[in-house]
Amino acid sequence: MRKSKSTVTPILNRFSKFSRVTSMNSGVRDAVSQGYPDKALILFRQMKQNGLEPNKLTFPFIAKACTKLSSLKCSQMVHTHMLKSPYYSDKYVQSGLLNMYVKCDEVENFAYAVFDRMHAREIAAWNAMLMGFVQASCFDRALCLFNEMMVDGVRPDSVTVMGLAQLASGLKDVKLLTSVHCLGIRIGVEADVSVANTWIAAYSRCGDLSLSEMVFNEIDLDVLTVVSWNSMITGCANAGEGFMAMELYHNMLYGGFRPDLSTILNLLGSFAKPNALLLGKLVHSHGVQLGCCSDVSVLNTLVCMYSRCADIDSARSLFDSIVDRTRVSWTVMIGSYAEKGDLEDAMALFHAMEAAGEQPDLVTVIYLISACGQVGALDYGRWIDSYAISRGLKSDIRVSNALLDMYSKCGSARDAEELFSSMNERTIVSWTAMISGYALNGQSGKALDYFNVMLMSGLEPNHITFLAVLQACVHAGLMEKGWELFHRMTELYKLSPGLDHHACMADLLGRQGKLKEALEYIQCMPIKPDAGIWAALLSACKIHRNADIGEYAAHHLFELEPQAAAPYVEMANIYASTGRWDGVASIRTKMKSNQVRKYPGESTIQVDGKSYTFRVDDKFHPKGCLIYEVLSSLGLYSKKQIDTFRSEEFF
DNA sequence: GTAGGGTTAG
Repeated sequence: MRKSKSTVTPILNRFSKFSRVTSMNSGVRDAVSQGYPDKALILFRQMKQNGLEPNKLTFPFIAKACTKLSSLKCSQMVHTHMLKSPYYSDKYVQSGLLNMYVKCDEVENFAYAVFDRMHAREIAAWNAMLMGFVQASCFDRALCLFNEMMVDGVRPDSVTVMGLAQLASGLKDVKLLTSVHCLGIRIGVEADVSVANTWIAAYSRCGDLSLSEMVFNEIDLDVLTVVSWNSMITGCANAGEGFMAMELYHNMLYGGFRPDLSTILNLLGSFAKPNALLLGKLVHSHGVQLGCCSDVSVLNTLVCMYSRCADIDSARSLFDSIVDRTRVSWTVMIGSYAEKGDLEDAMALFHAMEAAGEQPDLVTVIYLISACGQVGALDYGRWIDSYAISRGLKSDIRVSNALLDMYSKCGSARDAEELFSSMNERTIVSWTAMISGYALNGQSGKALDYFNVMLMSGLEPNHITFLAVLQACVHAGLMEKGWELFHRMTELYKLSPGLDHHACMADLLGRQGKLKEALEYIQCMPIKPDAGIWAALLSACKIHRNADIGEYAAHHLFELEPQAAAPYVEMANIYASTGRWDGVASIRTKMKSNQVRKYPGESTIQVDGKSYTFRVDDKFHPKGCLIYEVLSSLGLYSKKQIDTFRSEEFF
């Protein structure tokens, strides 16, 4: 009896330990599947504290919890536990580990190290690695991996096809995407609705919405899901097809589908532009009805929508109402101010963000930098530069490019050059920022030099680069060079010129006094000329005192923008300079009948962080007298004008 | 009871 008791107890203990591990496992599994990954980790810790050894089923669950948390710290903690476990080399444990690192954005080092060491790689491991490279934008490595996979004789499945579709859309390569599409059909996964959904999104990201539509329309109605509708709506939103998005939304509701949070999120993206406020508000109200508007990502998108629809007050009050503001909430609101050039409010909110304990990231910083460039606030710009350094954000090329652009726009070639030469990596954006900086500040020769060096370095110019060099030609009056570049752009690089490029060419002709040629050029343009182009022609007519062509240009401007005062003033000046006083009078009546008022232009300058606004002949600054004295000593203002102000006792 | 996946704001 005694003997049997002593052997039975440890067996019982072991049995209960086993069953406790099993029940812990199901607890962990349930926590993960119900969306509480942190709870799963707490259970895991309790297991260890109670001396229960995790088994080969525990680790894949725990790995899944880590993938949901996307926390490198947790993943590494779990990894060390796995290393001590006898199940470490189990294929599912290894797959879980790999996926954990992929989701923490630790693809190149950690995830690949795990993958590289795996003995038997299953399709799931290949897919996880492929997806990882794609999500990390390592497209070349993703392609190599796929090749390796083929060489190893692993047959691609539906998930592989989805990974490849995302790869092609990341490269914006429609050709590659169509071959992926063909592969999908060949291996027979085209009926899988998830695969089709990926294709819809991928084609729209490649800029081919009609192919997205084709895939969408071919999906069998029995398998069509909300995600399919959402993908198609996102495609429309990204293509700027707001009405098409709304139509789809309507059909979706009509078809009995219940929109979800993503539907609202994606739809709102379509209306984040001026003149779309009404539709935006409609979707907002639908979001409220569906109960999506307590979600912080929807709220952030709403703030963005209102601000882009030029309703910044609604955006701000919505932002103020958000209880759990995230980094993105703050950034959206800061970006709203920054985009309209309101640096003061943007900076105020930025300081409030820091005070609230939220860490600004590179997007926040880029918005602030661009606001500085817009208003010419070099001091603030430099301060944000050093701030970006202190936060380790300047190593990102996007931040450096934004700084380059800002220094160029602020006219500080020295800062721009210094930064440019210190950069390890330079993209087409970096070069274009430099070129356009020189072009804007009248150093056309340098702009063209930089352009040539850039070409020698093997980079391919885009339409913005060409705009910058054309502007350089306009400023220097380099007619032949301008035409040569224009032809190079269209013929060699196959870039179709936009309104801005055409405006440069018309400007180039007009400023040289070739007004008739300029007019003919505008009339023969393949796209409809906008107000900017007519305004350029009108100002050329002013320089060369040509009232006839000027009248023609002004006529178009009055049609396009009847409320803009500048063309009336410009035309009146042309009449005056050619002695046609009847014309001056007719403009005056026209302004009256169209109820146009000319407000004086204003300029803003920042000194020591304070903004000063001033106008022509402004007499309101407390140190006005001194300012005009300095201007006079520089030969920019006559003694007589100063005396006039003095006599009027303005100072 | 175990893996890899579709839409997703700045």
